[in-house]
Amino acid sequence: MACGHKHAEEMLKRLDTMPDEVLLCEVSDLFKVFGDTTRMKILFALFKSELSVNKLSDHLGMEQSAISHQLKILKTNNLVGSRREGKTIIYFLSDDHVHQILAQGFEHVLEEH
Amino acid sequence: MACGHKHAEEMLKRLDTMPDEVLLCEVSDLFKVFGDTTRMKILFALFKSELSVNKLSDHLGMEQSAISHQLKILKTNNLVGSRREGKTIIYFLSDDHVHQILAQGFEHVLEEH
DNA sequence: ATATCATATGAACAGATAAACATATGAATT
DNA sequence: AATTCATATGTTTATCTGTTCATATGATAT
Repeated sequence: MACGHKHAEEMLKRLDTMPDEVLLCEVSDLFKVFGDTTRMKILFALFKSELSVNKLSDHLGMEQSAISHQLKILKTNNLVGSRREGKTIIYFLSDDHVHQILAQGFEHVLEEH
Repeated sequence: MACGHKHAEEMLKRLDTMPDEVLLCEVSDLFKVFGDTTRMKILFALFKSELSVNKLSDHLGMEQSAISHQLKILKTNNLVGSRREGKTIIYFLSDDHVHQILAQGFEHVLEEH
């Protein structure tokens, strides 16, 4: 199967009832996480390479606290992972879905000139 | 090209600078639109078939005004289109991106059990 | 032309959310 | 064991967002 989204797409097309309220909330909650400029900047920064909190903070010119708060949200939603390296914590994009979702949003916006 | 997102995905992979601030905002604004339960319900309802405002309102058990407000946001962001039919206005999903973005989000959530 | 019906819009309110500031945590190094 | 340094967390505040209520619009049908 060439495309990662094919499975869910087929599934959606066969839906004849509104999906479960809980599932709907989970999906919209996921998109909500992408719907903030700071988090989007973090994701784009991590797109290129994994980074520590401090480097993210420097890179985006924002308070370390603000970055940490947003990283927590990203991590809770499994969009980033982290590991310790010496005294610092390194964050990275967690899986291929993030790439695909970002790419899709990117493309939609670009097509509107 | 089999997959609609390939182009943007390749593009993302080649990025060596943070995208334009404006573009970042546009992308996160797009996801913000998906990040609300009511709008998600509307999109899922329209996924199956186009509907008038009243039918959407009945279907979701919400005030007509609330639905109209959200439809405006969806339309502004080119996620739905509309046409007049007699006295009513019919709304429908506007393009294939919506399907793909929804499918991607759906799939991400499903994979987390 | 007027009345009617569906939809859109404006304003007000309540709840959610992100940033800043201050402070706590906790692993690593000494 | 104590200290240090990076990161995390709690709290407050300002802003944003969605809903409701009331009303406006505007095309259709009489």
